[in-house]
Amino acid sequence: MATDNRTRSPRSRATRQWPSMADVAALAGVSSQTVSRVANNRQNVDSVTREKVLSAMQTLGYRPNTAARALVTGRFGALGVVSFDVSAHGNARTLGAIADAAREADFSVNFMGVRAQTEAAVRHAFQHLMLQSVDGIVLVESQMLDTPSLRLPPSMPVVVADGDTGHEYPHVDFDQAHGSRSVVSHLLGLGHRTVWHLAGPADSFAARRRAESWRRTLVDAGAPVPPVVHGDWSARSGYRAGLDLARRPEVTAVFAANDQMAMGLMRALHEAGRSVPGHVSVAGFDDIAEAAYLVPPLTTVHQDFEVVGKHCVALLLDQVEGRTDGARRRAVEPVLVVRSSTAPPRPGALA
Amino acid sequence: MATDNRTRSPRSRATRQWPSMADVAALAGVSSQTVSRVANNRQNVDSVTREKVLSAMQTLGYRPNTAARALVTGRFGALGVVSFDVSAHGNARTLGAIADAAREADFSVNFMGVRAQTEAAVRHAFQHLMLQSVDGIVLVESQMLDTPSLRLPPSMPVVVADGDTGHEYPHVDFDQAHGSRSVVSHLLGLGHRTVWHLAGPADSFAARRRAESWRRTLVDAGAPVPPVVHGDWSARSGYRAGLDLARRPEVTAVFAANDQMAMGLMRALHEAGRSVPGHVSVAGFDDIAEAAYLVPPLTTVHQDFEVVGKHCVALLLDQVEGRTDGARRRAVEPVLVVRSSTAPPRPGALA
DNA sequence: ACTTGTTATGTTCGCGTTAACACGAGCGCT
DNA sequence: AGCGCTCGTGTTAACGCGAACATAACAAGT
Repeated sequence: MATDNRTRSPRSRATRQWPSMADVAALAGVSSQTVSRVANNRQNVDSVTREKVLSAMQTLGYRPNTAARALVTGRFGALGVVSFDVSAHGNARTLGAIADAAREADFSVNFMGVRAQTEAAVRHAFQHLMLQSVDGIVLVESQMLDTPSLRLPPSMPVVVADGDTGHEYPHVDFDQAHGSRSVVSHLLGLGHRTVWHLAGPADSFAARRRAESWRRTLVDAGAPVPPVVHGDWSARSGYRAGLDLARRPEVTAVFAANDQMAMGLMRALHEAGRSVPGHVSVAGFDDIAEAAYLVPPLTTVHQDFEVVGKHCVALLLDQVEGRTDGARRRAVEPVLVVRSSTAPPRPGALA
Repeated sequence: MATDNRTRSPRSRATRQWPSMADVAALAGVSSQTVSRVANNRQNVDSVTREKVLSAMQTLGYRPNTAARALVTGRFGALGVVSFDVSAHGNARTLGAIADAAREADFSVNFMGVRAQTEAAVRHAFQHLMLQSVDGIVLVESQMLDTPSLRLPPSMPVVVADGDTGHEYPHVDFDQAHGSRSVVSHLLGLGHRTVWHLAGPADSFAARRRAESWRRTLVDAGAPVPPVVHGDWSARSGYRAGLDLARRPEVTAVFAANDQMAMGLMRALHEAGRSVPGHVSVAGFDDIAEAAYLVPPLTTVHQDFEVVGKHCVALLLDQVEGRTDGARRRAVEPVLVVRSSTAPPRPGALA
């Protein structure tokens, strides 16, 4: 199928560099089926025989051939992860957590990055993965695609992390609403009349949810809802937005949808002579490792990615192994971490 | 081998949910061998026959079974990547770049994270990967292991990225020496009497090389070599070190071995009332996305990870495909990016 | 004694694919 | 004509493994 017209491989055939079950069996003086049973830790093998086989495996350095096993069992012991840019903090953490959880379950992880935010690109990644070499796929759908409904090839277990809760697949994510609400409530609780929002890009599910929850929390508290300012997650965009916000004296509290933008924002405020948190309180989201060491240390929302990874793998294996009773949605609660970038508004402030 | 004593899989046998070559062959009215030839884009197939087969594939939704293919060819179309913490900026970038390059070459990437910095942990990761399901492995050896010489299972192609150049495997890395030298020369060129160094952890190869090159550059320039201050890459450690450095009036220029530490350092200097770059010039290494938006924008060293990824895959495939003529070491040159955190020393400074 | 079960082992077969070889048709050459 | 060649295609035999079934030995009931 692929555009593969390379000449033949140099190794004409699979050169027998690995011992097979037959070799182990011969050395141990048993049948290869007994070796298979030992390799798979079946219980119905005499302990003496098992020992013989194990030592034969040792001496030969036997390792089971996953391809042969997969061929006969129809299972691969591998999970696919499809993700956008892994250099983004959240995606990297999610991938790492999934990989850890997968290894825990004795699965390996097949990673595939996607550059374009199109359904076609995602589907292409799926197909590459699906050439039947994974048992299931976690889609870290941090960004919206060009099409509203994601239709992936059927008969492949899928779990969506971070993405659209709208479609049919089981879903794992942080409770963005909860996180946003805790930030906004914190700032209102300090006495700010309202809280501005520096949102992430419109094509990000997380950004949307954070913005929605910000708005709702303000409305519920009877606070005025200022216009949303949009960034693109980068410190650069936060800086740009900050130059604007710094000119408005009525801005006393800003909730940035991630820490990087909060960083850029703080730099812009600093340049404009507006101190943080003296003139303006700033809060972020993510709790990146550096957040505690910014000037000033950033109030933000901490997220436990390990839990997300565990849930992704658990939900995926539920499908792979045919369990249908499992949960279909899991939300992980993030927690507010209050540091020094937020404070009550100055008494004499315009707000 | 693994601790696998789970009960049997629900699917008793590989349920035939995918069409096989035989199905395609039957529909197209050819032998399955001809289907194989078409699937592998061999040239010796009549164009009419090829069309018939292709359309049969289309209608049945045929996809080759990689397990069966791997079983017979002894090749998997997969590369393994063993890496430490992917939430570290450099590791994530490297992984992403390798994945991109691998896909380019029609290989998938099997990712395996390692937590402990022991050879045992790395070897364990290798074995998990090696259960013969990858054709070669890239070890992103960003940190030193407990043993000096890494002895991995033989007959597995390996490329080491970022790590010890001492062992036998082909190696890809940034030219750390060049990067460091450019930073130190830049600072000396501005008129600083010497440059202090906030190094990374002693167990990091990159940190060591950056420190060595810093020292050599100072020596070569006839500048005094101040004691090395050690951090652990984190902003926290940079902050700690900064509290110390801020107390020494003779410190007018500091080269931090990465940007995160530079951030912590700048915060400490700020708190101590030492302005950057007024009192102290600070330079980092890595050029993380936020570097341009710090207060002040950070002078640092930019690295092109895409190139590293390409080289890793190229060197690995050289081995996998039996080419022995390829290079065994590739160094990618990073480039100095001068921003506002570095400036000439104040005229009246002690230095 | 006999069934009936249980446990440890061996035998056969097929998973889907590709390599190696075989074969026949068509070609150009002596 | 006869030879040797290339080209397109089919046939066969693995690759290493585990499921299914077969077998043997021996225990515990009737």
